[in-house]
Amino acid sequence: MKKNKQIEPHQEHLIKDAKVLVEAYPKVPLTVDCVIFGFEENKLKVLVIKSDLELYKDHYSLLGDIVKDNEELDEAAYRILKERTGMNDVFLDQVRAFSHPNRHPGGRVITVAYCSLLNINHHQLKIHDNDLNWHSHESLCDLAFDHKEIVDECYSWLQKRIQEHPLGFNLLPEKFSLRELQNLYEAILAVSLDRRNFRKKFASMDLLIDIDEMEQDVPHRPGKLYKFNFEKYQKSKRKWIGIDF
Amino acid sequence: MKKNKQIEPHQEHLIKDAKVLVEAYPKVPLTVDCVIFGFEENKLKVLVIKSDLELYKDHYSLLGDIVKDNEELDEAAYRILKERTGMNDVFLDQVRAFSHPNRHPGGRVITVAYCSLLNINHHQLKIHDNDLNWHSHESLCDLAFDHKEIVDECYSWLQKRIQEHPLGFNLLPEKFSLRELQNLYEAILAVSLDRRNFRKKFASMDLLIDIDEMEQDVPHRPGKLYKFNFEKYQKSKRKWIGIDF
DNA sequence: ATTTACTATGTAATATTTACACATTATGCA
DNA sequence: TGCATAATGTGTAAATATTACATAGTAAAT
Repeated sequence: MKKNKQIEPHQEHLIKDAKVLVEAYPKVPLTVDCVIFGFEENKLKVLVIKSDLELYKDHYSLLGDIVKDNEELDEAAYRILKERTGMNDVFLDQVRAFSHPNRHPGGRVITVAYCSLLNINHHQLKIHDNDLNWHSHESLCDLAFDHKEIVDECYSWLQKRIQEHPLGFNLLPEKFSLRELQNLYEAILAVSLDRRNFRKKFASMDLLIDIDEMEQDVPHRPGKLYKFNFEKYQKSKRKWIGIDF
Repeated sequence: MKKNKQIEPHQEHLIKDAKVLVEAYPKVPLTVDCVIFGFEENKLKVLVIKSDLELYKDHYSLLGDIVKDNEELDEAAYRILKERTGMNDVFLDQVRAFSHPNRHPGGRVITVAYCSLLNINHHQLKIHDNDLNWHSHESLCDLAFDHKEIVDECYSWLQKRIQEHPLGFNLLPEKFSLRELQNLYEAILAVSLDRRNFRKKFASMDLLIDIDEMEQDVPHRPGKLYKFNFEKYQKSKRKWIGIDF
């Protein structure tokens, strides 16, 4: 046998057929679970649904579904949102995968958690099957599977994220007052903030558009309404370099 | 037929057997890929290996492996590190899952990316099969699969993380000089920093222990050596509340 | 007309960040 | 041994950001 090309050592056992290789891989069921946050009556809420499993019959669970063949994880998460809330153009971000071998009573199922933020009033839950509804984040407990852990993780993620990115506006109406904005931050961060300093901070960022309208139907002096200037934000996204821990 | 308990609507189609349910789920092959960063000669490095696939025969790829039955994702990532570097007690964190349907030429494979930081000099690569070696992060290109995208994502993740958490010390020897520390930050953040301000910052954090030793074998005036005070850091972990974007 | 529950606004004190320069000390080499 | 090199080590002033805090005004409800 003649070779006219020298073969390097590692090339001796090259795998010719990637398909055969992959077919031999062990496989696992994969799901996506969505932690869908909303904001209503100055409370952070989470969309949950009664579990289908008898084992968890009195427990709520997150909205989740199996990932389909050839479906991207993001796609699966958007599909779930669309199916359940009818909303399409919604904030969504992957948080992380959960893989404890006993997290599902039916055997091994790995799930990827997504966090979504949506304005409760911009949509109506059409289907209330299985008691689909908003529950106050504070009072959530006894969730099915490891869903409490997933919610906790997504909540921490949200607390951090909202300080560094303008996510919060996804939870508010397009037009909002500074009080509503502050209430949102206070609810999510679980702190109380000084009103003057809060306003000063947003004023100095210069990312709110004063639309020259006032709140309606509030039982007190109405405040000005603002929109968030997404366009300006996109352009300005500052890269901060600093060290702090 | 008599019922003595009222059944709520959603309970009519409760699933009795979770196992049967899960068995009916579609399954996918799942892998873990590790982006292992090191720091040497003032360069950020990544541990890569020649691909086994003929299709990618001249390309490098990340260290990855299939996730075993009943293995947690973290476990799988630690296993890979242990097998390849012999190191056990290493920094490791999940970054995110990658799920593009065509990311693997052998068919659908979902991978979860992990980022690991280790001190190149604290271990020796025992096995150099398939040209396993450190490559400068800057010069990485033509990686197999979607591994370039994974590295990019992990690099961004690292840049952000290192500013908020004391990860960087995992890349340095236990005893290090302030210059080494600054070089590390400059390499990872790809900026140059003012030396006095850098030192002042770390001095004000008060998390470095002056061990009263000097650098050895440097071709210039030696600097003091420090250790990072992990214990104090654990206790102090400050929760900063602020809004900035 | 009064009470209620908010809006709206400014300043002084403090802490943090930035920009910037010079004297010192080991080493390597002529 | 002395000079060049390449670092270490240190301080201050200016600018910026953060914090703490109080009063007057307005719409709605009674």
